[in-house]
Amino acid sequence: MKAFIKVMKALSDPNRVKMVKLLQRRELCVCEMREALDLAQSTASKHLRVLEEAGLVTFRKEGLWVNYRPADGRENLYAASMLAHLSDWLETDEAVAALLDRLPDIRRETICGS
Amino acid sequence: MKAFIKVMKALSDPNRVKMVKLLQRRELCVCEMREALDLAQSTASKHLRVLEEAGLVTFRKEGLWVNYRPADGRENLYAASMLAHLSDWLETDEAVAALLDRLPDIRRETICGS
DNA sequence: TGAGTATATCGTTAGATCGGAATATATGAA
DNA sequence: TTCATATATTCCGATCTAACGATATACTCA
Repeated sequence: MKAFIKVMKALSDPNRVKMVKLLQRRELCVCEMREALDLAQSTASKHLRVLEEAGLVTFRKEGLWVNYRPADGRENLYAASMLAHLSDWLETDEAVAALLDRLPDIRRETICGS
Repeated sequence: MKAFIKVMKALSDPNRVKMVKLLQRRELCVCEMREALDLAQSTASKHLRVLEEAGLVTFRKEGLWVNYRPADGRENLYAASMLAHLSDWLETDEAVAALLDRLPDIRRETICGS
């Protein structure tokens, strides 16, 4: 039950859902997330931690950057199932579509080292 | 997005998840829920309302009783999908299993008119 | 070593949520 | 209509959540 609740809670926030949708397109670092969603850096970081603790995303460190991506879901049935659904769901949601449209313009090279 | 978030929020509370699991066994009225989950009547009623507004459950009135059951999900893709999953999920969860075991003993005749 | 940068954590505040008690509403019976 | 009962709603306190700014940590490079 605990694992299930964690996944539901993690997906109960629009910004975190958008994060998942973004990560299903490509790996992103925290500052790219921050830019895409217009959040404070600490807020973006915390959201990603919640998603990670729910088993929805994972990350790999690459120098200073921490690159997040969807988890493969081998350790969490519920997370895996929700990730599979989210590949299709919300594709036509207005806010999500706009976000995904802007994604090509979100590049760490032009955002982070500013 | 709004409909999706509503479903996720509704399923973010263990008591509400248990309610869904119970209703997937059989129709129950509010006082049976109250008894099964050991909640105040107002709390049970409120939780059922949240589930109903998310499209997860529906109800029919029968005299004084309000009988809740899972929604068929025709108006909410997300609710329908989660209900389908919840038919299988959490069956081995300790608390849920104990609850479902006790379900045959929860009868409105011996609870409500006390 | 020290400076610079990306990320994580801490502290705080406003708003949401869950719980129960008390009250209001609705239905059926007398 | 009046009473009894099941449910819904309101009110309030306690806890949780999301947001930000400020600070700490981690890593790279000079």
